[in-house]
Amino acid sequence: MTSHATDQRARPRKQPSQARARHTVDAIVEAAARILEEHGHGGFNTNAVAERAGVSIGTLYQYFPDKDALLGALIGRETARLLAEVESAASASSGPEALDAVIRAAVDHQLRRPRLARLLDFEESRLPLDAETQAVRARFSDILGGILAREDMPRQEDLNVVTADVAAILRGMVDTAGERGETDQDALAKRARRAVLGYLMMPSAG
Amino acid sequence: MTSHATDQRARPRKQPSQARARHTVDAIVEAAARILEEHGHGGFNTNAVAERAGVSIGTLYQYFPDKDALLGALIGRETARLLAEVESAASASSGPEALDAVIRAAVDHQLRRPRLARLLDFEESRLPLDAETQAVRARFSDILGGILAREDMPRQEDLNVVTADVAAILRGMVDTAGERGETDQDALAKRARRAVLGYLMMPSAG
DNA sequence: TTAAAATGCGAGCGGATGCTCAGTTACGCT
DNA sequence: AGCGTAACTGAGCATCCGCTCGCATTTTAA
Repeated sequence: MTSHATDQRARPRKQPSQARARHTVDAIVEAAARILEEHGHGGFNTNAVAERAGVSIGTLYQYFPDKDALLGALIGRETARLLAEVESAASASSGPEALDAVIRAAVDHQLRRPRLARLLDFEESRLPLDAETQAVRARFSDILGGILAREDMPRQEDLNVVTADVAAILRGMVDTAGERGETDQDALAKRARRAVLGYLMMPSAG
Repeated sequence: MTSHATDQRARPRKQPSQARARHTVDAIVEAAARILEEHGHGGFNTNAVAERAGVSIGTLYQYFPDKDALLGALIGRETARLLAEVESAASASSGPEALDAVIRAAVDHQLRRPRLARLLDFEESRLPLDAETQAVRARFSDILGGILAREDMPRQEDLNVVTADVAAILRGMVDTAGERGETDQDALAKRARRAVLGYLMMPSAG
């Protein structure tokens, strides 16, 4: 719809040296996060982000070819954080412990910055997400699927479907909790565990 | 953000006769639905809606004081439809049958227009939703809570929390399914039933 | 028939916002 | 001091979009 949607390539005119850049880039991305969670999708504009980050819009556009790239970077940052929590969760020795750790990681991640998590979740479904974020998503499924496939977990018929369902259940619960302003992580984790284990142990024949 | 957010009252200059208006209003609301689901939140603007509805923007603004009111009307229409399905579901004679009917209603509603349902769900959390829609939401909780409280259903400790959790589980599953482009209603309903019943039958002591 | 009221119209105003680019600053090197 | 360049700046351009308002057309009433 934007008339320049057919641009061949978004190309920053100059790219500052990697090392020098990191601090500025981090400041911009964090400013984007704060603007988004404080003012929502509607108040999220590049001028506001640059001002909040303490840089000029010109500088912002040196590091990000366009607004969506900035959003993509923010999504990437948050997704990577969640993945890190989940990765370490998966190293638990027993299946139930590992699953429990994953649940706590998801709850922790969502309740730390509920609004941000929810808004990014939505943006993620709108954006053509970059290869890296896509890979992280796939990795998340792999880890969860791996846990569900362990010997000490209830055997499942269609592991892919079950994995997706467990992820959906978890997402629904933590999302709603964040929306409702819940803050008790333990209580939420307990209920999420009840939901997930209940699903896993329920015979799938109607 | 709009500088006139403090207007005392959004007041259309004239209000056409109710009977005559209905057709036009319906056309506008349906056009809004189609624009939203085809072009997403970003492509949703009043000019486009008016054009799609075959009326002028002037006419659109005769029936809706502002853009959010139009969105609100669309949300109201969809919420009312879902409520109607759920109301009739609740009349089933046994608890399990009623719950099953509610699940099928939710699945049916979401898979009929998945993108629209998801986008509206999001908008609903952003908008200060009008009294009527709020009442409908409350009614939905009441119905679901009523079903869960029946004698032939597993007894629950904290009914309010359980009701909210069941709603969250359902929402998470149908939302994700819609996003993934699933179309098999029976399969999805079966999995949703497994998740909900699993949760309900799982002892809540961790 | 005719006037008044109701309804519909759409050019265009005003403000917001993504993004550009010509210029300035900071700084190392000679 | 003088020079080159990497980094940063921010006024402002182009566009989009919510919404208004004066006029045109249709309906209603007399």
